Amino acid sequence: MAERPTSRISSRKAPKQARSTELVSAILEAAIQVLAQEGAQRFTTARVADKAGVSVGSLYQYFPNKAAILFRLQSDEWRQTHAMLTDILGDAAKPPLSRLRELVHAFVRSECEEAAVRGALNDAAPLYRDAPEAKEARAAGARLFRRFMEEALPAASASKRALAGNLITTTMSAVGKEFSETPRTEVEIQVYADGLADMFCAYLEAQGKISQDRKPAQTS
Amino acid sequence: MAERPTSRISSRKAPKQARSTELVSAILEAAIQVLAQEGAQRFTTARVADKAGVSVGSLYQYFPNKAAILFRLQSDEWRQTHAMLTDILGDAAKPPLSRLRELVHAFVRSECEEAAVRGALNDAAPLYRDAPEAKEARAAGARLFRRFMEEALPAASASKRALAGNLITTTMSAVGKEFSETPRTEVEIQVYADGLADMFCAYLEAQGKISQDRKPAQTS
DNA sequence: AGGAAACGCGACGAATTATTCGTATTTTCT
DNA sequence: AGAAAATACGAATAATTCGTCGCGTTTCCT
Repeated sequence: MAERPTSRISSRKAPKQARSTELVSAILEAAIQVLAQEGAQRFTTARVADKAGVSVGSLYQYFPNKAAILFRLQSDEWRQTHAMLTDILGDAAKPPLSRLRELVHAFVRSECEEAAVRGALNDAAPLYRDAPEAKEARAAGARLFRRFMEEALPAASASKRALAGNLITTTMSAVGKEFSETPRTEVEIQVYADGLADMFCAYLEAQGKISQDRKPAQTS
Repeated sequence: MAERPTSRISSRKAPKQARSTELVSAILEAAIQVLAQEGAQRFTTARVADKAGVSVGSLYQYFPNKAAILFRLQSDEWRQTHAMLTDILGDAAKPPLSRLRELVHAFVRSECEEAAVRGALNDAAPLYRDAPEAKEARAAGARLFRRFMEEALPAASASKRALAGNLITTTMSAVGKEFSETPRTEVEIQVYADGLADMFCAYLEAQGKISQDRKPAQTS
């Protein structure tokens, strides 16, 4: 894509006193608000510092640049999501397809929460997406799902599993993004997540002749 | 989302002499190059005008603002894609699922061509996405697909069809975007498109108990 | 207490940007 | 040819932007 080679996004220095810790929190919270209220386009260090009640200089003491703030927000969300998905997929008591359905619901719901922030973060993605830290985060998600696929399609060849897993993760994340781009009601989320899960399950069943009992979709 | 209320993106005035028509072409071609080579971030009216061998003033004579150039590019691609999909879906000789498979292949391939431009255009999407013209284009795509769904799931209820259609179009466009974000080889495209089509077909078959004969997927 | 380290400030520099406007050139039409 | 319309130009403008620096204040530690 030939975007700016956004090389590195590490923290400039860590806060050591209570004062500065709060300052960083204030910045992050303000960043979320600016992102949600003003959009990615108007996301500015000055605006963030202002809304945080902090000076720009202080901001730059803990974040090396604007992208670092955005990446931090995205990173925090990734951590949350990753933990959630680990929980759901790791519950060995339930059959794989049940877990998948649960996962889809959790994921879609999570994507729709605070849709404004997510959307704006997405728009700003070019600023941090090429950072090495971002790649690692994505890889972690892929690893997590690969283990699940071994359970869900034990009979399939490795390449087939890889394709299926790739397809599902990509679809889920991409569709989640697009779906959450417009505000959704509670039922819309339910219906849509169920449809998505139906699609994944149908695909996996067709691919692997798996005959797990899956929770019937509440279509309506 | 709260992006700038990018209200209107119409042409400032139409070229009437051969001279200006060529000028506009030069600008559009230059815009594509800048987008591909420099990315959305560095997409600048000055850079475009420069690469086109034209002055900025001339550029602003035919495009009201920067977003208009981007929208024009996107719009042209949408027209192309729409025509292509109309062709494929309209071929009443083939069974619906065959057409769907063909459509998925064509779409994925199309998204992967000139991936650099597509990706950059995507990054720039916030600048034109809220224009009323953009909404209309998306609606046209939805209408096109709704007719197909009536053929593919004749037995299903209208709401179920709507969900399924929505799911498939959203998935296809979203996944296409994400998939084309990294360069792909010919076989990767084939395999991936087949997988995607498999998923859609499995879903539709499960949803509607359709028993069309579908071309078996060439899964390696 | 008192020195050192951490912290906080905000004006400022340098750079980039989108867009306009007055003027010069070319085409068209009579 | 010559007026009028269309076209082309590019320097100038006004607005934003990121990120730094020097200096004053607070906290920590002995």
